[in-house]
Amino acid sequence: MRYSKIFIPTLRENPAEAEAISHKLLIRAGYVRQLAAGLYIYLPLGLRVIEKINTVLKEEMNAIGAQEMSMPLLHPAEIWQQTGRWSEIGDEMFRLKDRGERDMCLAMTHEEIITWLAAHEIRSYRDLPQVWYQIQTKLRDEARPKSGILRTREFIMKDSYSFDRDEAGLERNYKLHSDAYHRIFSRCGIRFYRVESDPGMMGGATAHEFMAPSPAGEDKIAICAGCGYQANLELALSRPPYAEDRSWQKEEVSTPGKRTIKEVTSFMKTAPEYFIKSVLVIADKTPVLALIRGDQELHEHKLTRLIGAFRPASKDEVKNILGVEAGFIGPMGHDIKLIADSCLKEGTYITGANKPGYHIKGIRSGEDFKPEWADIHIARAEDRCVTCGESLKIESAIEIGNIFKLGTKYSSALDAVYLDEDGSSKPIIMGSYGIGPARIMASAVEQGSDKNGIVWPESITPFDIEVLPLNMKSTEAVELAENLHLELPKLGYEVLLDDRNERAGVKLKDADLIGIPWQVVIGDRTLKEKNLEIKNRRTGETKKISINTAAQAIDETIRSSRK
RNA sequence: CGGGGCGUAGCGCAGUUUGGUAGCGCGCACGGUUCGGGACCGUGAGGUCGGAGGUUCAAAUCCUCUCGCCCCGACCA
Repeated sequence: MRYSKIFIPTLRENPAEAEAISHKLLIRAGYVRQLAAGLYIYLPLGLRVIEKINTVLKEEMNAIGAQEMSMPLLHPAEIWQQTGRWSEIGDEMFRLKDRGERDMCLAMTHEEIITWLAAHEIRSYRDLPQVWYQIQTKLRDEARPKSGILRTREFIMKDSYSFDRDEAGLERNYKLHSDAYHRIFSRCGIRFYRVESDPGMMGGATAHEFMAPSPAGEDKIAICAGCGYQANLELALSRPPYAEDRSWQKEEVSTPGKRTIKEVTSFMKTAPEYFIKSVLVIADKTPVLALIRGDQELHEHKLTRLIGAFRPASKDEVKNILGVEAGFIGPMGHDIKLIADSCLKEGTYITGANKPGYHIKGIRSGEDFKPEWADIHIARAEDRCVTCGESLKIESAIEIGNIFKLGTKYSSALDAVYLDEDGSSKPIIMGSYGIGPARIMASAVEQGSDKNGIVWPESITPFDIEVLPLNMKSTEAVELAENLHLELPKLGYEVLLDDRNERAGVKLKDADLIGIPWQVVIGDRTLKEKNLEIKNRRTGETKKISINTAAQAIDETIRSSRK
C-alpha cells in the first residue's frame, strides 16, 4: 500500500479534549475520529487494526468449535420483556417504536436473541452442546462515554454463548473459553490478568474478567503475587494489616462533641485502626448496623450482596432505632442485625458508648457484641491476601473480556429447553463470553506507546513494515523502495510505502507516530555505501543491510527478532 | 443524574476582567530556496466568535435561556 493512496490524517498536536494516552494517539496518528460523545469513526488504519484483532478472535473461537453467525441490532421488545430486562434496564437501553407503534430496542447485548434462537431450534440433548458467536455491534446509551474508544455508546463485541445439557458441559465450555481468551490476548500482545468478578446483572454464579493493566482503566483489581489470587476490587477479599494488640481495661471516655473518627482519633490521640465505625443503614425497611474498622471504608457493593439494596439511615432514624444520636453509637446492646467486617474478629477496640458525649475503650467482639461476620471493607494495597498472607497489589485495569456462567436464567425465561435421554424436558445450561476488540486496540496503545507515538504489537499492526525512501528525487532510493514494496509481500509482509514528497523529518516523525513495528529507511547516507537501514520501532535499534539482498535480509532480521 | 471545566479559521490557542476594526502559531494554496528527525522566505485563501433571545449608539466581551464536548463522581450486559 502506498501512503499517498491511504488516508492517514496525522496531527502535530494532541487533540485538546483527549486525556487518555490511547485517545490522544489514536486521533493524532490518524486511526479514528470522533463524531459525537461515544461515537467514533474508524479511519483506514484503525479499521485495519480492528480487522487484525477480529481475525485472531475468529481463529481462536473457531479452534474451540464455536460457530460464527450474525444477529440483528434491532430487537422486538417482547423478548426483552420475557426475561424481565426490558424493565430492569433503565436509560442505558436505546428504545424506539416502529411504524406500527411496536416497542423496539437496539442491541445492548444478545443473550435474549440467541436464547430465542436456541428455544426455537434446539429440541434434543442430541443437539447439544452448541457454541455460537458473532462479532457484532452493541449500542448502549452510556451515562458517561469516556477515554476515546475505551467506553463508547456504539462498539463492536465478540460475543459467544454456550448451550449445554448439564453443569459439566458448561464447565467444559467455560474452560475452553477461558483458555481461548488467554491465547487471544497473548497473541494480541496485551499484558493481562484473569480476575474473579461480580456476575452482577448478568445473573449466574461465576464470572471472570480479563483485565489489561493500565492507568486509563476504569476498574481496580487486586493481585496477589504469592498464591495467584486475582479479583476485581468490587469483590476482592483482603486482610488489613493488624495493629498490635492492646489490653485496655473497659473504660468510658468523655469525648464531648467528637463524633467523626477523625475528630475522636485526634482527640484521644489514638490511630483510627483501634476504632470501630458503626454505620446504620436501612435495607428494605429493616435496619442493619454495619461495623468497620476505623481506618477502613465500607464496601457498599459487598454489603448489598449480603442484605440487598440499602440506603444510609437519616440522623432521626439513628436516634429512633438505636436510641443514641449519631457519632456515639456502638454495637453493644442493640437488638438489630449486626454485620461486622472480618478484621474485627481479633483485638479490642474503641467505639461509641451508646451515650451522648462518650466513647468506650476495650470492646471485644464475641464478648461485647455478637455479629455476623463478612468481608465488607474495600481492599487496599497494604492489605494481605486472605489465602496466603502475601501483600496485595492494586492496579487499574481495562476490562478487555469477560466470561459468565449464566446457568438457566435466560433459558428458563425464554423456554429454551431440550428433551433429555430419559424423556424429561430440561432448561439448557448457558454461558456467555465477551471480548471488546476496540478495548484490545486501546490497551495495546496504552501499554505500548512511547513519547514519539504508538508501538503496535506485530500481531495487530495495520502494516508489518513501513518503507521510507527519504529523498524522492533519488531514483536509486525510489527504485529500491518500489522493489521492496513488491518483494516483501511475497514473503508474507504487509508493507506501507511512504511515497509522499515530504522531507525526511516529516516521514520519520509520522512513521514513529503511526507505530508500524519495522521501518525500512532508505536514505542517501547509507545508499552511498550500498546499504539501507532497518529500525525496530519498539527498541529503536537499527541495523544496516546491503541493498543487494535487502528483502531476504529484512525477513531474516524480523524472524530472528521473534525468537 | 450531581460537581467542575471548555466552546473564537482544519488543528492548538490568545482576546472576554475594563463592550469600540477578530488575532497568533501550525496546517492549507501558489512561487522560490532547501532536503536524514515535524525547513526557510514571500504571497494568499479561510471565522455569522456553538445557538437563540435580551441590554446598548455599539456585544466574542454584559444578562437570560439553550445545545455540544471533556474531566471527577454516581451508574455501567
